Amino acid sequence: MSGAGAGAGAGAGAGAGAAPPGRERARRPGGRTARNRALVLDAVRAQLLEHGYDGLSVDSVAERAGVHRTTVYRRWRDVGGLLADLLDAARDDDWAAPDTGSLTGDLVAVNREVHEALTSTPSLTTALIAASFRSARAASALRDFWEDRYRRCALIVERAVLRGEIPERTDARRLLVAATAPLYHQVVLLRVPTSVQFADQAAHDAARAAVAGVFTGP
Amino acid sequence: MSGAGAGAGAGAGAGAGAAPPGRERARRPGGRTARNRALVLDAVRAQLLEHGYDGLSVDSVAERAGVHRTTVYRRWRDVGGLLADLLDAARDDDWAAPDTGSLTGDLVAVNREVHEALTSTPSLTTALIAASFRSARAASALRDFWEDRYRRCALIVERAVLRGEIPERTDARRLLVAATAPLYHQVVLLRVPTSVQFADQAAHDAARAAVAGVFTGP
Amino acid sequence: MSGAGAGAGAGAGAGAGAAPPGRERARRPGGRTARNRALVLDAVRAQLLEHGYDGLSVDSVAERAGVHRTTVYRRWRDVGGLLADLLDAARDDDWAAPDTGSLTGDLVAVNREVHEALTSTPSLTTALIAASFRSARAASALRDFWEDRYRRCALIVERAVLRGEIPERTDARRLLVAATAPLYHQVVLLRVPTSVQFADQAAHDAARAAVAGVFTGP
Amino acid sequence: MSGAGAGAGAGAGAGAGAAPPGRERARRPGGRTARNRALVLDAVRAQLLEHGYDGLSVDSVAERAGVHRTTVYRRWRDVGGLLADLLDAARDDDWAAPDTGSLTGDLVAVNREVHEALTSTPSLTTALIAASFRSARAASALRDFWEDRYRRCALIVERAVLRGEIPERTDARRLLVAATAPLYHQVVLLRVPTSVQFADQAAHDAARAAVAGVFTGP
DNA sequence: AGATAACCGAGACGGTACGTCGGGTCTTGGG
DNA sequence: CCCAAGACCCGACGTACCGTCTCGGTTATCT
Repeated sequence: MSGAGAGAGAGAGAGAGAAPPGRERARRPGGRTARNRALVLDAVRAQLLEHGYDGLSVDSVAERAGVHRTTVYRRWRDVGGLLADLLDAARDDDWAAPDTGSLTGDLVAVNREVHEALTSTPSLTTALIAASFRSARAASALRDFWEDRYRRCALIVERAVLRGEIPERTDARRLLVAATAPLYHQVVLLRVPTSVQFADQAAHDAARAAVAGVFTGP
Repeated sequence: MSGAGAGAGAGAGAGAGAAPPGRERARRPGGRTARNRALVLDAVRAQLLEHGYDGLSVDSVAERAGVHRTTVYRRWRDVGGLLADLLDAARDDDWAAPDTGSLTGDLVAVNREVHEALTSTPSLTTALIAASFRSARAASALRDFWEDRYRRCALIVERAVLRGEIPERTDARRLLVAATAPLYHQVVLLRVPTSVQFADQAAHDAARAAVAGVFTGP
Repeated sequence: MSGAGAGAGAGAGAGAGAAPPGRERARRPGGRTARNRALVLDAVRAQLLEHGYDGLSVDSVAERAGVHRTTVYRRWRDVGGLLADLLDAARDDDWAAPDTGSLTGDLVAVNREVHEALTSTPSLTTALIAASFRSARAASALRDFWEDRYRRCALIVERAVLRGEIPERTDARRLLVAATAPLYHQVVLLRVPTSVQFADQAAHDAARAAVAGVFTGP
Repeated sequence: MSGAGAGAGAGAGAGAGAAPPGRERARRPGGRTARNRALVLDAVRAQLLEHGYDGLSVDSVAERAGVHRTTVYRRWRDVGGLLADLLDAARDDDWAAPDTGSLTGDLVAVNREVHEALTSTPSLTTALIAASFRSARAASALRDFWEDRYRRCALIVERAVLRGEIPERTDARRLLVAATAPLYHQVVLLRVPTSVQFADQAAHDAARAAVAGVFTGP
């Protein structure tokens, strides 16, 4: 739900989630492997931000990471593997759906996050989307990432139900997609310049529809 | 709205007598030049269908069209130019929004067309979407194509207003996007297997929301 | 003189109990270490026969022998070391020069052996020759092997002198080279298809020249 | 007969034999192709001399020639192709067998040439021989080269017959091989340090055998 | 019989070279 | 004015071997 970039950027640095379990003594090898992973994933992020997907070659990543080409090929096989690993790492974060006290507030918050992720230039998220069209592995990892985000966002709907804002049988996924899809559509597919007001409007529309009981039943 | 492929796939030799892509000065529109354009665009379509966007190289198109590489480079410059020309040609068709007598019926009809265009394998439409992430020219042409389709679909909303199904001040574009975006989102971005029921549901949801007056006002 | 392959191919597990290659300190000649040596040398022979010298990589040998890469690197250092060890093992056989009762007969017998070793397909001998151009260690081992063979063949000349067939002061080495060199030349360097008749002819020519006293004096 | 290097080295420089036919105006292209060939073949020669066959990679040649890797691959396919082209060019020279007035003198002259070609360090000839074991194309070209040389040397035998030095039915090829093979054998295969006296001796032996009528008959 | 040094399996790594594909430029020559 | 042909430079691909390194686990021989 939130742009992939948000989460993906979180784990940057020395490979917080990729560190070896246990001892810190990254003498030479032993730690080298883990350090290389961090170096490479950082390089992928940086390269993606600076030059977009088309500037993302195994060679450029390897050079940027200060690691040998063949090492990258050995462990990640190709660009898709790099992206998949990046997305997998991004999934291991602690992102949580916003909790503003109202359905509309939560949806607006989510959509603003998405808007930010999609329209910031350069946008890691759009680069990853572009990548997903070229690599099956990246596509799969991106799908998993989004599924994870939608699952976490289900909380928003549950809370709204508990508060009595919307009918009990509201389909969470359908509502969330109704709120976010127009934004993605506008920015990613139609490529129309899109203001944050558009994001807010889509959130409001979805909330009102939910209140009207649109997302219940078949 | 309808998949780009529908229109684009229509006529094989569609562009035979059509105007050349960008330049106004139609110096030599007849004879070999025009024939080559048709041959090349046909080859682009065929190559896209058979091998997807990644199998679309200037070389492969040229060979398939029986034309020399340099000829393609000279007139279309790159793959993006080929796709842009293809989409421009596709926009010159006579597609019209469905007219079933009810808002829901119309939206369902549109969404089924989209569903078909997106899930047929191979899908020209998804290939074009993929292409739009690699080529600014293709992206621009695809955007123009879609804007054209949404404009034609505005009729659906106008008729529904005239019939008194939905409030007078309903925002046509917002409604149409609400109906179609979830479908694109699901298929193109989330890559979740999607049945035609999902398409129908999205159409129904949007129609109900419109009836509830969601798409009026700010 | 005889093709290197003859001796080298003799015993499968030829080196099982033999001394380790270079080092004097036979620290642990028994058990796994010795078994590994036999496995590896067998793999070298087999690989050489099946794929020639160019198919002989440390990796392929290790895999074929069921031994780890690093084990091979540790003990033999590189491909040249493997070949040198193989040739050293081959020199420890009981090959003896033929004894047919006449100089011509002996030379013909030798040349037929050489011919067989060089023209059998696949030919271990030619593979070893090829190898000798790439590895100094292999070249040295091959030279030692051949010197050993020529030394053993000197008997042929001594016997011919005793029988009074050729002058007393005949230079054994010169005669033997005169008999065999054309065969090697033809097959190995000129790469001309060569029949066994050619081998016989070279033997006869050398014998006649010896009888004529060509290989005496300076 | 003469070492391959002798001839091959002759054409060095600006590609004397490889120049385009006709006009000298190697402006840019047109002449570029021919100039590239000369540059590349020169680089092959130089690289072979400096680093031997094992230092001869397509990459190193391309870099040395100041030409792009892919250009070399396109025109010569691999290292074997480079060597074959080099040898083909070498065959187009005007080398002629020596004519000293006596069979022994001619053979000695030839053998000294061979000796020089084989023992000069670095030796282009031995590098080419080594190469011929790795590349079928190089082997074939080298064979053709040598066949050409033996054919030219047949004159030596014919003249000796005319002078009445040797029997009329002497087999030229057999005699020439008998004279030169021991030298190649000693230097190339046995790798024994070899003086020019050895070359002279082999020539004398062959001449004496020829006089004795060894190379007539079956 | 146990200690210990030699050996081995495992696997990542940096590195050279391979041969191929595609992109995009350029020039010649012919219609 | 257009086009066919084809060489070229260039970046990138993914693979094969090479030789090195460190780790942890066996195993043969010595004490």
